[in-house]
Amino acid sequence: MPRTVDHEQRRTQIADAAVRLAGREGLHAVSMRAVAAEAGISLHLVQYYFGTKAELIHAGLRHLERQSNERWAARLAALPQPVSARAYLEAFFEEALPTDDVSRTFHLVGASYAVLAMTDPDLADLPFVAGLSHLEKHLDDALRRGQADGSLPAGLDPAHQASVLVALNHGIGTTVMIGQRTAEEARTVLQRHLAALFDGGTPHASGHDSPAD
Amino acid sequence: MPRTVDHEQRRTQIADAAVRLAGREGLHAVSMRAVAAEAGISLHLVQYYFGTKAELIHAGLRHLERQSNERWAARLAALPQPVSARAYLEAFFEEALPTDDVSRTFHLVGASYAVLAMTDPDLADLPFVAGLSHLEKHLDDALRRGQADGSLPAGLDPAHQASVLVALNHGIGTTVMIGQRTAEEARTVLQRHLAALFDGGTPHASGHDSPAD
DNA sequence: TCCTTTGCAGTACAGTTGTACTGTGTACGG
DNA sequence: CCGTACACAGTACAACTGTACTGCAAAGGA
Repeated sequence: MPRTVDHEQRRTQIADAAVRLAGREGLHAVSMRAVAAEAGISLHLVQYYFGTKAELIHAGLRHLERQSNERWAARLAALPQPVSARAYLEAFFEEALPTDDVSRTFHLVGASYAVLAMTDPDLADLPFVAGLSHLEKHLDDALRRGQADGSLPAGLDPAHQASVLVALNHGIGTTVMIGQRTAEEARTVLQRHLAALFDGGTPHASGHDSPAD
Repeated sequence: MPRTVDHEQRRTQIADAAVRLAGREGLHAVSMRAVAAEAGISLHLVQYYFGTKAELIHAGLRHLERQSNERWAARLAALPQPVSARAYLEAFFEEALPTDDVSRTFHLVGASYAVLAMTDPDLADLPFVAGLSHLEKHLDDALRRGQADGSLPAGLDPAHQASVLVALNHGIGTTVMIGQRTAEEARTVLQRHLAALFDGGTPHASGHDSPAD
């Protein structure tokens, strides 16, 4: 074999450029040429490593999900062990809220892919949907742990609440992204929701009192 | 004045075609030519009534919002009067869930516009964001009415719960659109959330769930 | 009557897109 | 030493995009 190059590394580099571009200018701005420019390589190389645009988009999605997983794992690892259910859920919201550039990118690209998945059925069976279900399962587990150690009421249904949490997180994140509310306001909404859960669900939350934590 | 045509009607006809197209094939498939074909007119006419594409997109958004308002009003009018808070909120979820073609279109186009608004700041100040806030205000009012007539606990914060409801609705709708869960499953989640609200917020696991103590 | 304005058609144009093509240096196997 | 497989460059091409252009029938005011 002649001159050999780490294909996987090259692909990662290009996929990273694609995601970066999508996060900065939107997924509609992701063209083969734009990705090439972003990665500082020639158009041909993008073709060379991802024969078609669809494959590039797919790879971008996988790359994004991997990035997100790593970030999430790092955040969890930074928490005092063992991680309580509440700390776990708060870390989830904190990670998912579009507060900084990385999470904004994640939300924007995630939403773009979601829209794409609505019309392109090929994208629907991709890790995208699976990733969401996986996430819901994790929250489900965390809620069960909370019930096990008594910090969460035994009465609530973990699966149902996990669904609500994921949907609520996505919905609130969207409102932040389009500028309807600030990330700070969104954080308050999420934390009050969490507080209500852990407080036995009694909607004590009168006024704009923020949950003491 | 020579031959005169109702401009507003023409514009509505074209905007309707644009929304129909966006709902069927996604907002990315909305081009001047495609809209012309969908409306059964020439490309020039689209240009004639909407000088630029941006204006067409804007008009499409306004048209969609108007359609949604009409649908919403019709659903409310069909309810037995006076409309209770709970019936109002249930009607909201029922209307917003992507169950039929119309609401699926609404969700898809709405999500597309949301993504657009994330990157294009010109779109952010459009009725899109205002419409969401308006909706939240309506739910807020409904929640307050529920507290006034005693069907809702006085302790909960209507503004906060309204935010949660809107975000939850959007998030759950998205999961349905990408095929993660069925509309039926989503309806169950929403109804259980509502039930918990009206039941004093105690998250008792009503439904098929069996107490596994 | 003419003629100006309106509604519309068709086409042209410059730009961007995804994809396919030809060419080129270079490192290794023979 | 040589040729072949590899990594890459550059370019060509057809399709599509938004926008701008010229042309033209008709309807009402002068």
